[in-house]
Amino acid sequence: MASELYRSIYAVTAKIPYGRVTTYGQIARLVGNPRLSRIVGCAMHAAPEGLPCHRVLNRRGELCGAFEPLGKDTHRLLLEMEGVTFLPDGRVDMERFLWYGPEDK
DNA sequence: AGTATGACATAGC
DNA sequence: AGCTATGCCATAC
Repeated sequence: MASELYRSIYAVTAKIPYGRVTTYGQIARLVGNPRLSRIVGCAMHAAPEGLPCHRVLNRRGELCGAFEPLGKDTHRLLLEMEGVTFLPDGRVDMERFLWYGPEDK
């Protein structure tokens, strides 16, 4: 960490409103490089506690499946607790809860 | 210090 | 419409 890019990523991630989700690509875009999606993932891997990384999903609307010890069940529960509804596919309703950026706030 | 791989996404075929 | 190939930056070996 200690990188400015990381700071930006964490900043954006921390700005995700309650009950809203976003994608790696979206964060990457907000940071300035739509192709940094992988870096965002790396940043999440090293994400400090307090960072709502559970609100960060992949393009499918699913958590990358790498949500450690908690597991996807806890993940789903966490989002549902915030008011995010899940589709029968097990994916988040992106059309309704996808965060389009600070301006959407 | 260089190579390989990655919590992804987009474009091309 | 689904799969392959490429891009980006950082971390790990």
